[in-house]
Amino acid sequence: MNNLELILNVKNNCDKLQEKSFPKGTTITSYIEKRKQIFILLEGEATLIRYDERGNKDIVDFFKPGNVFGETFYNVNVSSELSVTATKDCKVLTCLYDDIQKKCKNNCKYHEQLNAALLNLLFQNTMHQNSRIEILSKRTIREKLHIYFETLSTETFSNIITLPFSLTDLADFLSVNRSAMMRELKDLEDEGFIEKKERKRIKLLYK
Amino acid sequence: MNNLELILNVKNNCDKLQEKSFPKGTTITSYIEKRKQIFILLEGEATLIRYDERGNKDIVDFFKPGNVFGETFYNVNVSSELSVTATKDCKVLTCLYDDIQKKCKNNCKYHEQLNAALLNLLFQNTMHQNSRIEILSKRTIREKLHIYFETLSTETFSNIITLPFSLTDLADFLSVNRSAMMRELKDLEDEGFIEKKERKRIKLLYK
DNA sequence: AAAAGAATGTTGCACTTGCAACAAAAAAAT
DNA sequence: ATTTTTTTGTTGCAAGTGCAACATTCTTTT
Repeated sequence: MNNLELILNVKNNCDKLQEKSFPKGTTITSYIEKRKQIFILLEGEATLIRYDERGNKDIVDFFKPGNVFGETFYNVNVSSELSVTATKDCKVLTCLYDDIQKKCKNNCKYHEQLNAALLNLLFQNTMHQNSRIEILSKRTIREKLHIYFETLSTETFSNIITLPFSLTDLADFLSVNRSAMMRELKDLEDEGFIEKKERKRIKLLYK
Repeated sequence: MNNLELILNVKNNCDKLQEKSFPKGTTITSYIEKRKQIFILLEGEATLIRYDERGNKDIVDFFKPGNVFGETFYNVNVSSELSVTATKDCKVLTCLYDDIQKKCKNNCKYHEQLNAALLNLLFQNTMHQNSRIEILSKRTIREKLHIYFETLSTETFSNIITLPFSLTDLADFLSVNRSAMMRELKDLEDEGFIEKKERKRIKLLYK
């Protein structure tokens, strides 16, 4: 059993975990509620978006099945609005943070399984975040694109990558100006490093 | 018992966890070894440093007691060297990643405790990383400094902050050019937003 | 106490990036 | 099928940042 299967098994046997569905376009959670929930994405795709004081949109994170998110992971002091929106139809499991550690009344054995599976998911999450940090810590747009493309490429074992979102959103994700990024993409193409195929599909020409 | 105490308790009762000491300046681990270890920092301070192809130094992360690190958290495909160096005398607990989930032969009950404590630490770690990502995703040096200072300030409940490292390293940590950052610091001071006290101590003048 | 090394502070210049504004193409909604 | 909205593509210009080079101060080593 992999982690998600393990967690689903727990859900079937312990009522602390709840499954919920969110159609594309709806908000799964906005990080303002007082109840500390954590969410595990089972199916679909979702993005964590921040709107700052001036209304600038930032794609803070991008979730795929197996990713974990929730208010618990953020310092609330920050004065900007965070919310998670389903970009495809989503199924999530949710539970209260405090319920994870607490044993059920019948000392439910599934909590131990939940702990183990969650630990694994969080390990993966940490890896995911680290590669995000690595991208963001690059100084130039070109370097950011380079690492991001490389990551996608090694994930799929292919030199043709498919972007998980629009170029507009990619710019937000890399935290760079969209038109500056478009310029850089064109330069990369002119210099023979990449080749644009269909929309959102790019062939990498460097080894 | 807090998380670190819990883990120390596990250590005293289960031989999978080992305590090690590293004097200031020594390398705790370099992310090349095949053995997948995870480390929990008990005392001291350490930084995760990357040297890229051109020898540029990047401060990838900065660890304080309670932080968790190790090869497990990084994609090894990246072609740059990562290593964790003790910037103060350090005590760490270390164990093999695979040993976390495996039960001991005597079905040692401490593994359950370890899991729970580790899960908590990882939750914190995730929060820590998220605030790092938030800083890095800011477009200007000024905004990066602003958020970073604010974070330090709310952590210590004081408007006088003490930088955990030199300004040179701070620039690496924020992934910006040092002299550009110095210029920005001077501007911030001229404009009355901050006031430099002793070395590494800065008073924030905005509310 | 002197020398070596590291961190801080400063500046001019070139280059990258952000910003704004717009046209064209594609996708979504009616 | 038509309209509306979103995304892509492009450009000039201004502002921000990186880079290099150097003087000064602080810290560590000998």
